Amino acid sequence: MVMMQTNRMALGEKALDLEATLHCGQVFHWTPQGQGHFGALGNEAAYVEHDPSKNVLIFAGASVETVSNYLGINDPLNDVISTFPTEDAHLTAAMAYTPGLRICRQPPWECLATFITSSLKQVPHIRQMSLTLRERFGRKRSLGGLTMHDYPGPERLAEAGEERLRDCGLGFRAKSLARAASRVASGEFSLDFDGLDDDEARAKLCQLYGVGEKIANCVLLFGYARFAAFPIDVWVERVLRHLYAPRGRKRRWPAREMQAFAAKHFGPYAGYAQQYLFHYARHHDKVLFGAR
DNA sequence: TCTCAGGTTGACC
DNA sequence: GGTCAACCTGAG
Repeated sequence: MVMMQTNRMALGEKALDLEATLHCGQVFHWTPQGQGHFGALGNEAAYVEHDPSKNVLIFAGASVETVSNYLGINDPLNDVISTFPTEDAHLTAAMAYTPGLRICRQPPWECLATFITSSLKQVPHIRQMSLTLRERFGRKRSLGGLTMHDYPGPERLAEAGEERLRDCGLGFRAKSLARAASRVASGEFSLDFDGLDDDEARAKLCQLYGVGEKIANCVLLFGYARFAAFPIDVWVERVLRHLYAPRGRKRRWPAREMQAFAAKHFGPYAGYAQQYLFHYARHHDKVLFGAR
């Protein structure tokens, strides 16, 4: 057992599914460790564990504010649910499946960079690339005898250059990451979106090479807590097409219309609905979509 | 060996 | 203003 000084936070009535929250594809660097998970919160190594019997969060390496902010502990899930369409049996089922799934607040650069590398990759690959980038270019951090590297900032990755990023297994994504890192590091591209509404912020992100609608929405949702953002990846597209498509649109439903439908149907917390549906679909693909 | 994956881009109609 | 192949890499 790893020795470290831990703190505790009583969650009261707040639901939390830590396992799902850290491993459902929002964030990619956490590793199961003992009863909990070891990773990093921003620049510091951290450990988090949930005791469901007492509904207590046990953590080390970060302040209570940092941990609860990162895990979205204070997101008002009951209010979120109350904004959802009441007659939506699919969403109701998805929420019942993982009621404590929450949306993380990742540091914006870490979130942007990670999702730039996510293009056409599966979760284990994204995780592998993230860990390699951390190990090669991040700073080593220790906690209770465990070590973790923080996510390299844009300056560090810009300095590394495309070829060395390619060596981390990024493939064609290296060019996108290198370019984004240079633009952010030079200050030419600001990650401060204060004063921009969601559409403006999304349009700005899409100016980056290698960032399209899907990645921009992931960054808005997981890095900026813009809860109306609704990333449509192949899983969510499958969900929408199979379970929500209007008559005659099952086979052909333009992305633009699909996106508009999601915003209207799921409302201001569409991003939360997306996470529940995404997670549910990945664990019930045979039932929902049949053998493929 | 071969296909395909949690996307984006640029070329072509 | 829409369709379609190409792009790196690793896993099944």
